[in-house]
Amino acid sequence: MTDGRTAQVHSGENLLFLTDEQLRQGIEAMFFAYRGFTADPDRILADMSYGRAHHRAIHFINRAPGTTVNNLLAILGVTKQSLNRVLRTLIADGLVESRVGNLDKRERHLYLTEAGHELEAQLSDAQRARMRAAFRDAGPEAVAGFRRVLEAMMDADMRRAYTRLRDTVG
Amino acid sequence: MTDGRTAQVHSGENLLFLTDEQLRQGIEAMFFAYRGFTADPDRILADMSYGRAHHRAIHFINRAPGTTVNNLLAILGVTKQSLNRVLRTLIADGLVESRVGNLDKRERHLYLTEAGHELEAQLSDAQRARMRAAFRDAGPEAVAGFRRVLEAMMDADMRRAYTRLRDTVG
DNA sequence: GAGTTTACGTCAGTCTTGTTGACATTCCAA
DNA sequence: TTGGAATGTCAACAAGACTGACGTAAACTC
Repeated sequence: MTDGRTAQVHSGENLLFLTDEQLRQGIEAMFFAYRGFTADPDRILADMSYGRAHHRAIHFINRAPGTTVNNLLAILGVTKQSLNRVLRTLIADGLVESRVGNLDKRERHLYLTEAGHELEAQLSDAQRARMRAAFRDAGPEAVAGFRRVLEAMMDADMRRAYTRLRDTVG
Repeated sequence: MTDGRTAQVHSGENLLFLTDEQLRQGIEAMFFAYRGFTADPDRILADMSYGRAHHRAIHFINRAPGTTVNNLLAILGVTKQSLNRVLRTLIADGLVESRVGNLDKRERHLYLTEAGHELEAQLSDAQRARMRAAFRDAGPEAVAGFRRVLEAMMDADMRRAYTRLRDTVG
């Protein structure tokens, strides 16, 4: 199971990129890159009394305006109690609006307010700037590969959520 | 700043992969993939009373045996107090050994015990299995691109830590 | 129409993991 | 040799995740 040479057994194809050493490098790259990925928004959020959880909520409400609480729960993969704490502060601070559903009055549909959009843009710009720099440095071929590997690394549920989101026309 | 068309201004090269939409997809892929990346070890750790922090410590102690606390701090990017709590439990549970330095008695050098190595292997196997599947699905070209983008996404400090680690001969 | 299910909110309590602040020990250099 | 810097430990606290229990309102089902 931990044998670094299994990959080389398959003769014919070159599977050297599947050695344990290559995998470990991939794992560590993922760890360090994720820190870079969140670093810039984290800095902005630290000044207000918000955290990464607020960022995630804001991102996906902006992404899918009018989403219900349940929907957001599924995307974020947290409990409603956890999300609720975050939403409560965002609503209290006037960044998010919660409207009772027309068809189903049990549902709450979530929207960003003007102020919410401003913060979203600020966080988004910071995160995109780094992603853009990384994409540009690496080039289009690399970006395509990056996406392919990430998608293969998701759980089935996540991939479904992600695909649904990706194909949503704003 | 938020103009999705900036990329298209540069005529000649095809920079369509740098549109805001592409960047957003990259950001979301990163978010979902990181969940998948940590999901399997997290499940194992949940059974014991350990968390992701313990996993990270164990990983890097295994990676660089004899590392000092300060060294580990720099790699993990947390405060020494935070790391210390984790280390204390790992040492108490007999997974990690802390030896006073020979040259500098202020330093503590960290090593995995037999039991520590066992847990490390268990966590590693789980995480590598998913990474291996993702790598195999995506293919070697994609993996190279994946690595290139991740490295471009790190901070300079992280890249230094990562490169140093990567080039370390166990 | 009564009973069940669904969607949402909330209170209370716990756990992990991050933070600061205070402190002991050891090393080193002026 | 003494004062500052470096290394690591202890204590207290905060954010954000979790579970469990409960309440309300609306929708669904028989």
